[in-house]
Amino acid sequence: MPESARKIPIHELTYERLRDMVLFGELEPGQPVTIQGLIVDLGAGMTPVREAIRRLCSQGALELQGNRRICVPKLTLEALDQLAFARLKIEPQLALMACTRLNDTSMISLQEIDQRLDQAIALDDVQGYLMQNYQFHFTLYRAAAAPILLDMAQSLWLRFGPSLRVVCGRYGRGGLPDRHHDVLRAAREGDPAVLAEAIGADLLQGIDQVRLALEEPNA
Amino acid sequence: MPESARKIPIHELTYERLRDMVLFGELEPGQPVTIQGLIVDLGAGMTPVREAIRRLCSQGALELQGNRRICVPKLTLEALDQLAFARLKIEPQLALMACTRLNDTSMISLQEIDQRLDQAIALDDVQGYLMQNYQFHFTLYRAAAAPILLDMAQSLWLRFGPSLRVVCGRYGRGGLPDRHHDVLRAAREGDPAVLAEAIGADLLQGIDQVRLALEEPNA
DNA sequence: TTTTGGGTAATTTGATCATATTTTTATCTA
DNA sequence: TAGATAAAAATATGATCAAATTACCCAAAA
Repeated sequence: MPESARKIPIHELTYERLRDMVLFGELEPGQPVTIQGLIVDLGAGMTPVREAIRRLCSQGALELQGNRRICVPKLTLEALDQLAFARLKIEPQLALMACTRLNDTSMISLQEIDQRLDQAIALDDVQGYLMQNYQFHFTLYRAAAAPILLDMAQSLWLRFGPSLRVVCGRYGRGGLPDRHHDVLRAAREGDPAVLAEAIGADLLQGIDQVRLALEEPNA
Repeated sequence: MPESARKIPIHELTYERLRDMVLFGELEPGQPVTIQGLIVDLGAGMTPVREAIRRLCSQGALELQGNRRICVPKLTLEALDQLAFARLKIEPQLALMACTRLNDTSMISLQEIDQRLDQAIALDDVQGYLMQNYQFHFTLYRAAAAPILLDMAQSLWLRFGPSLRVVCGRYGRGGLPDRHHDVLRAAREGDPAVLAEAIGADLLQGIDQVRLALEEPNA
């Protein structure tokens, strides 16, 4: 067994696994999440599962409903407005800070992720699209070396993720302009303000899609 | 025993207790926090303590140091810059949204809190000042009915709290203009933009105080 | 003799699990 | 429909194991 594997505690692995399930749409909004169920599904003990759930609750990825039941929160229009406001303030700033710190390695990473993202779109692979889209944004954001803002962005994505999945699954994403190419171009040219603006435009596109879905009569 | 008391689980009480210890400066930046110690100090079992710690870690109130030790994070200048940016975006917005929703009851609450705050200042009661200052801001923010932005503000205060305590203890807060009266006036007049501006000015004052302390050679 | 360095033992602390208790939900009868 | 009962799930404790830190001792060098 490799050294690195034994170092990571089970509660951490459980957290990461459960977080990804929320982030990439394995759990639908409104879906109940039980401790016992996760113990069986993830093959973990009770303590690690409970700790993972507590962490995700305090990040807004899961929700405690008074009677000690837990579920994936459903996005309301009010919640979406708050998310939109916060994301449009925090994430362009992360992009701005990242811009001057991007080196060749991270630029190549971004381009590779963007290619895989295009592939996922071509194959109608919704989960792949969500994963690569996440990687694209957070590979950029991590370059900003701003852990507090990064944490905030992470929490915002955890609240947004499940709904994005539902929307993508329902409408696909045909016909929408590809904002990531604008982002990549601005990153190559090293213009922080333009890059921040491009990220803002990309976010707005996703937010508007979700808003459209929420405003529909059938939910 | 009243019905309401028995309903709240121990892990929740433990979380609130520990959160307040961070928020109101009972724990200093850099101070180690041990599970065993909290079990003794708070008289709780292991599971509730562990869960409370996990929640606070994911809010940035506590920090895991590689070797599975936990401590109250020390604020760096870089972290302060990120906190300043985020607070100045989120909290004035909460004030703005709260402005039109303030009713007589919450206005009276705010004025009472402000009085207790002045008392605490007069008595050089640092902990009292911190508690009333927190209540003042969050009584206002809660009126915004924006739980996501409120969560974000809560996390930002948890990261900021311990350092504010150190600063207040060291320098007091003599001679600084009282921004809360501006806030109250704007709230009474019901002008959202002015209220948001006043909150921003208040935040900036606290942030600048902490920055001054951090920039000093002796730490 | 005092000090420093290395290494081992003892202690402390964290991680995980098994289990008991309490609460909530579901079911079944009257 | 209401109340009682059974089942399921969450809460909380304590025990056990593993890892890390601290304390301590002895030898070697100044």
